[in-house]
Amino acid sequence: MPDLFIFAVAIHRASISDLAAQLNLSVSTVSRALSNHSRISDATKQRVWELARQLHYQPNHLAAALRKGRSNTLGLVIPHIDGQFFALVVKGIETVANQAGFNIMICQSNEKVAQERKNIAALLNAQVDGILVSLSLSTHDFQHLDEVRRRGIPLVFFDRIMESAQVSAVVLDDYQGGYDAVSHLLDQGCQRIAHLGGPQHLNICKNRFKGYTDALQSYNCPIDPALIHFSDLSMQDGRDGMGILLRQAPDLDGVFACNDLALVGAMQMVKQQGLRIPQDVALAGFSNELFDSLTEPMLTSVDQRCEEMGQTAVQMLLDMIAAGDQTLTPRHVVLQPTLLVRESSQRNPFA
Amino acid sequence: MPDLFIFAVAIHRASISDLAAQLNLSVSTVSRALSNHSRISDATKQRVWELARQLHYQPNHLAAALRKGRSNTLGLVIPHIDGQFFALVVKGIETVANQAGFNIMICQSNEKVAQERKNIAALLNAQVDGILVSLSLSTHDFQHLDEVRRRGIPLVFFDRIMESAQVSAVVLDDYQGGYDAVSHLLDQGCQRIAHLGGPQHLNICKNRFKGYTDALQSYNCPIDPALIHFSDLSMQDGRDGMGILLRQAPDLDGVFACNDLALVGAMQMVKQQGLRIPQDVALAGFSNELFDSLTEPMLTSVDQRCEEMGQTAVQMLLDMIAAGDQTLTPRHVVLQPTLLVRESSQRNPFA
DNA sequence: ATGAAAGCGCTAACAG
DNA sequence: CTGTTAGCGCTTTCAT
Repeated sequence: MPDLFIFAVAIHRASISDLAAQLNLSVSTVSRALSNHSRISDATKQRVWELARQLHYQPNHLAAALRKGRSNTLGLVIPHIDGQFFALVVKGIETVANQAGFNIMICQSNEKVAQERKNIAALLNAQVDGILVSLSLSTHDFQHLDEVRRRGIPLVFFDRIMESAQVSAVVLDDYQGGYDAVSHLLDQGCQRIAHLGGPQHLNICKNRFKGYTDALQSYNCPIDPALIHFSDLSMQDGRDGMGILLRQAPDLDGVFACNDLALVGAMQMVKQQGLRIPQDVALAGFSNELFDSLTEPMLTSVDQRCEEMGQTAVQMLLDMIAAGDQTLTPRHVVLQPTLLVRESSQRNPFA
Repeated sequence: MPDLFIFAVAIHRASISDLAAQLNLSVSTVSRALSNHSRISDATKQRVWELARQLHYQPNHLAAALRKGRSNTLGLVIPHIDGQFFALVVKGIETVANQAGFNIMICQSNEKVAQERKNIAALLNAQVDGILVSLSLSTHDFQHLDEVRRRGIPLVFFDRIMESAQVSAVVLDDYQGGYDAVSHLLDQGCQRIAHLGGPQHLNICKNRFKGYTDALQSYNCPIDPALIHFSDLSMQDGRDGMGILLRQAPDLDGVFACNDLALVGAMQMVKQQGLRIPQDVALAGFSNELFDSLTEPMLTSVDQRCEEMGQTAVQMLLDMIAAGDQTLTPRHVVLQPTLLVRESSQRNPFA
């Protein structure tokens, strides 16, 4: 039954031992030839490569992974993938990782610790060689992350980090970003600058807030609790928060928001109240989202060097993996932000 | 040297045979107990589970995958992850896949066939159990995808598909979406509706365009080449295209764009020319991007049921995987779009 | 320069 | 209900 035979041949996935059999070589020789081992004769290598090509040989990664105890896969846990920031970070990560021959497994926590825990478990289960994490809004305890380290799996945080000095991380200088944004507002003549802040257990929100207060202080501006409102920073939160702030402090003339989603909500509320931007209220945010240039007025925002952050973080992780057991001392990389001034805060075009 | 011993114990990853040894059972019994096999006594199961817990036993997925010839991982290839559409599709896919115990490996082609080919190769290499693909803009030939099917790996397309009837796919009814959008513009009194179209080898662009022409015809409107402009649909393309259209046909009074990025570019150009939206030119697009509600005016757009598309696509893939060899006839699912009317096209608020 | 053999950790016949 | 055995496909000593 020749038809069936052909079918069988077509469907069969060639393995190293198949090659070995057909070439009258041992599996070890073929294996070495395929990995271009130095002590295999060029002649043999050619024969092996040729047949491998002919048979469409594809290495079984799973088997190699099992044998070597390495999957060549990295895990990535992010709060969510929509929005410019994480999308770009992911791009940076993928680029570097793929170049190094690693695949990426991406998980979204949707800002929930519970989901984050499941994500971590799934990644450990999938035997990833290392994990990159940006924490969810609701992550207060870190047992699931300690577990990762307990197992000796290299771990790198980025952006939203666990602040113990014990882990490697790459972050933006959020403090500086906040400081720059608020200084800029002050330079534009703002006297009563409000802040739409995020959860203060998150390093990024805490530091941006500190940048805000410090900038005010260095300009000898008082810090007024009536000008400060904390929330989870959704667009709706921004709108509501702005409403509250305007009621508490009708004389406010500037807003620094911890992210652009909240800022755009605030913008809507400001416009709804019939106030002019930036003349009556100047606006600055954080993240440089795509929509910042699409609103009217266009929104001033702090750029976060997303792709660079991703690239730096994987590189760190790859270094840790390469270093193996010898636990390197945790490194922290801090990237410098850039303030992008747009219409929402530019009072004097010639300033 | 007790210290060293303790260290060794702490670091060792317990395996099934470790459990077996400590319990005086065979590996197979332990294996069966762990997977809650029906023919293992409850007493034994309890003993096994208890010890597994104590030793923090974690199954080695890689080994199981090798043995079973299944990695429980799915591959996903998308053009890019920024923007609302793919982000939401990914969310839908992850939800369903995780529930079914599958992990996802996400790759971005960045709209380049070359990268898409690499992505596919990487996924095959990683031994995924099935692949989901949305084609890149520049994909004209499909060898890399044929290769997937040649290897018997289940394959499902979504949104941007290969139009041979031989593959399973889930798409939006783009034709209907285009038809609805243009009908709506006509209902608003537009007589000279322009189209910013995308590459016509892509099913989505072709079908949206066809929706445009058919809607015009059914309203007895002539189809004027001067009102039609094709590009790759970036924001800049939209702006430029709009400039050209306005020069070719100064009397145009409506625009249907194949995506919202191009539409927002067009909007900027229209405003720059001092024309009013929607009174002079009414605008409608496709994708329901986040920024549609942030522009002024807010943009009318066709919603694509992103999450549903993702969920449907994985479900299909999981079915194919479950079905095994017996190649099911390829299925096509077509989701119905919804037109979201906003300010950019609403001429009479009471209409 | 090549081969033999062991084994990564797990599952699944095939016995009892 | 439990045990024995045989691999999945690959890498890697240790020989020669």
